[in-house]
Amino acid sequence: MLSKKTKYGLKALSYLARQDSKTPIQISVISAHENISQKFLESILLTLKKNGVLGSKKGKGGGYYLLHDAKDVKMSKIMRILEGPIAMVPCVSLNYYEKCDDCPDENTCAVHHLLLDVRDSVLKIFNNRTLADLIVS
Amino acid sequence: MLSKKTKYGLKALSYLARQDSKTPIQISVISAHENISQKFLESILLTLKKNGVLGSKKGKGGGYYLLHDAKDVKMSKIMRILEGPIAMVPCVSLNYYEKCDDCPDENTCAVHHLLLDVRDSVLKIFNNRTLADLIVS
DNA sequence: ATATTATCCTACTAAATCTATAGGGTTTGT
DNA sequence: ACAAACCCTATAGATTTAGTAGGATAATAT
Repeated sequence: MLSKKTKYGLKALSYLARQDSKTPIQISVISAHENISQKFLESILLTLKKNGVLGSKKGKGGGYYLLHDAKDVKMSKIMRILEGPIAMVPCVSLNYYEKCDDCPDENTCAVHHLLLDVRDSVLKIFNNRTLADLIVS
Repeated sequence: MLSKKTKYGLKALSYLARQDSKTPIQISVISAHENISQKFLESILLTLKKNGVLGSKKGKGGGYYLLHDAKDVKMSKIMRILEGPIAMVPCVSLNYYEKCDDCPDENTCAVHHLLLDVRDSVLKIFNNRTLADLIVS
């Protein structure tokens, strides 16, 4: 299941992507428009900023804005920041690989092969979508 | 992330699928071979039985066995039993549909469309695989 | 019949994760 | 100086996960 954190993050990003200008949008505005707890959203936008997706401006007239063009931001990057690894098990993860402690051999592991295909398939979708695709008229 | 429950369930099923005969295999045997806590595995096999995947026999010489041919059991069924909905959000779930309370309109929801594609893609894989495919030489 | 074997079932607990909330600190614009 | 708005850390409540405990039930062998 998708966490609320990710869901809220995606909604906030799509809201920002819908604004044509790059002027900062305040947290309170986004949270009001998208029905998200302001404080929770605050922490989400902060991690998106720390990961180079958003820029921010403090003080009056401040807020958050997309650092890059929406069409240049792959969904795979966003999903990894918000939701973590795309793979369903660490042993098929590209970016967060880890060996399973209960599995003597990956090559003969029943789970490994199946989930490798799932990861490829999901990653293909996330790599071919950008923030711009989140916008639905 | 895949739960341990699902992972253990898959491993146990693949172990059962590897046995050519339909004679019952005891929990203790499976748990020993696949490195799974016996009590935990017990509850997992029980739910697989309740959902029509496994049969069981009590008393001496008892145990669990596949009710159907491994090649006739779709992974989608197994995954739904063990892991729950395949969709990442209830609003794109075929079997467990639910409307999002924070979303006024699914058609214009940024998250909805993206995750619909993900569900289709994952489901395609799980529908085209069976327990027999879990066996890797 | 009785003892043994092995599944069946319920309830409980510990740990981890998720979903926030609280409460300041820091920077910016007027 | 003051207010607006982001920045940062800590914490708490709820939920889920992972596993344990202990007995009830059913089948088999003797």
